[in-house]
Amino acid sequence: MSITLKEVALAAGVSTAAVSKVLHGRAPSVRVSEQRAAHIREIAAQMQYRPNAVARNLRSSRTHTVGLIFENFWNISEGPLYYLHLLDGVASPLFRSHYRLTILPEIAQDDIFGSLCDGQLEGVVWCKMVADAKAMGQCTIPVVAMSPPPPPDERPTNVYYVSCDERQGLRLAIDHLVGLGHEHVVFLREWEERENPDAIARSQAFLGAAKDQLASSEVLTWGWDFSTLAEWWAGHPRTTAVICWSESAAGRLLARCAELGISVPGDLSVIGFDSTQYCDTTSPTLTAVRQPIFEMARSASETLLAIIRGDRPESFLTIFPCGLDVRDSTARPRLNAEATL
Amino acid sequence: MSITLKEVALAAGVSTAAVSKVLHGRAPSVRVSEQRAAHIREIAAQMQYRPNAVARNLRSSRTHTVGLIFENFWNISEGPLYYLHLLDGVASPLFRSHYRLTILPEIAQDDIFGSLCDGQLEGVVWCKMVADAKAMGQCTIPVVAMSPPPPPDERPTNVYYVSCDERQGLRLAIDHLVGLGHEHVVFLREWEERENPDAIARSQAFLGAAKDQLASSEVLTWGWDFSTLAEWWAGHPRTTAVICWSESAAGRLLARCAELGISVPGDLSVIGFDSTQYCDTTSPTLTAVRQPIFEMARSASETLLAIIRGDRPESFLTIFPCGLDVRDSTARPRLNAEATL
DNA sequence: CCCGTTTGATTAATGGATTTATCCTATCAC
DNA sequence: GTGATAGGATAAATCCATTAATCAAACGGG
Repeated sequence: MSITLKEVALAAGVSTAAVSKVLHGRAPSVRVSEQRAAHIREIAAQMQYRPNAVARNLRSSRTHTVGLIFENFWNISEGPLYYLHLLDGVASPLFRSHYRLTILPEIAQDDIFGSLCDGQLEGVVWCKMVADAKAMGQCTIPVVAMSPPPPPDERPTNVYYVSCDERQGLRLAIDHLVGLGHEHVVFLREWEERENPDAIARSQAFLGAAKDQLASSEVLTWGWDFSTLAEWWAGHPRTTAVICWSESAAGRLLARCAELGISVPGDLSVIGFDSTQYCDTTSPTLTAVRQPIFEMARSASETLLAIIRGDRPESFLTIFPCGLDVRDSTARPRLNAEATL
Repeated sequence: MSITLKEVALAAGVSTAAVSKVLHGRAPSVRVSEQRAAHIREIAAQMQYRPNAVARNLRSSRTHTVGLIFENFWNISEGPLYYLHLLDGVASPLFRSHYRLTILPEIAQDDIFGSLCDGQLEGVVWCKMVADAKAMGQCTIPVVAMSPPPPPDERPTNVYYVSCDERQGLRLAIDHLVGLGHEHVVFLREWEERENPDAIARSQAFLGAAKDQLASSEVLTWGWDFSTLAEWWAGHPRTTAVICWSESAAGRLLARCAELGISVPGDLSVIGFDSTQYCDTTSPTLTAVRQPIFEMARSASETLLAIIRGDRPESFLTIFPCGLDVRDSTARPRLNAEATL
């Protein structure tokens, strides 16, 4: 079908070794005169020779390809920009280093090994929220997981972790609210049946961070359509702020509040999680905890490349700090306290 | 490093042919007794043998991998969900057929051939907006382009096209506005310097569709920050509706209108392009032309798989109709006419 | 008892590029 | 003239799995 090295060599009247050397080779013991080299190059160009990468990969045991596993479009609509920044962050360093990126299907674990250990990938960035430590540990290629590390005794030695400090991020959010005068804050988790582990982890981080600072803190689940929001709102006059587990949830909450006549930030301050351009487009614009997802993804990707190159990273764990982007959805609470006094 | 077939054969005391046959083979001329087969399977499992896919790919000239080229995160923030649906749509059929998806960097054309014709890919879904017909034509593997086809005389014979009828979609939008009583409508293109071809194509489709229906139609460019919106608005009292080239642009326009005290849809009706969940989260929710992007991407992917299987599609072109999702950002215009009478 | 068939298993070629080991020739120094 | 060295080029092994071709033994039928 396509032109092979052998055919080029035949056409040029030289050995395959000569052609290989001229076109790419670093083979020291093969020498070709400049005359011949030029001739070979010409013939190769004429024949439109394209080296077969699969054969080269086999010979060199390198594929210049890394894989990406992520929770397969699972909650895309919860944070579209988040996923795209993730993808962009992972891809950028790879492309710069002439590596390829293969998206892996989210599949049964048995198959995962088929995919990961078949020699087609030099490494994996593993973004499954439920990062199964055992599974990753059995991988024969380097793994960088974008998730919090498991407890030390369960941590595989061949896996590196990149994550951000969500608790610290939530602390920023709470400090911000406390600074404004809020005392009763709820965290909106929103998932129950599908048991989104990300949302659950965040709600726990919230409780941890809120304990010492707030008069009351609570984790709620209102469901996707906020059907119980009106009722809840009527029954909880002291609550003045909501922190949502995602930016999209916060966006939908804003829309629902507008419908119900709940003024944001007048009646209620709202904070989201994951601060992307989306937060600038809501009305009011959305105060949100910022995960530096692009940088995290880039770091994961660069760490992986380093490991592939043979450099051992100093630490198995890279933690990024979160930030808080204050926009228009948070303000001093209306002084309910005064009103009731 | 890793276990090879040969080592398994050695350990089991049989030939490599036997092992290969037992573990995967359809090789008819190789026969193995059930006893031996069981023994081989056991040894292989013990040794944790994982066949080398690269070697297999070389032998079979198949990689079960297709590539995806897209305008590399170029205007991600213009339509994040759009890109994710695209990715999801392309990936789903592939994964179902046990194919892999490789994201290709957007690179100089010379390199593109290095990437596309090196035997690592069985086909490509090509989503570059500027789908260079010549470049695609030179590919040695099948190509499905997600873009409108070029004029017949420039169309390569090995390329298939999947697109949607944007003009028809814009006609739906215009019909909707006309039905509500609008007569003066502008199209917001928003790009100038970076010359987004998608936006330009849409603006032309708009002009084509608007010609016969509207008292006046115009294409405008307000720039990313809408800095000139207030001024423009003051000077054009007759304009009652804006169609935006993207849903994100429409979202930002809504936010800006809210700031300026322009009531939507009271003072101004707004329509976006690409109707995703995002349109449900804006305030007011956003009427938008719907490109069935997921279905388009799935169709492209399935077409590619069919070609790879050897089935020739009936037509080189698949066109999807657009829809219109009417939400809350469009309404009858305030009767300026009456006011001025 | 011989031949054809079925079962069981192996050898070796194949895919395409890379690279070591090897060989040959010309040149130069002594 | 001889030995050493550098330059120029090739044969052949290697990467690993797949599979056609081949061979050996056993069995049944005529």
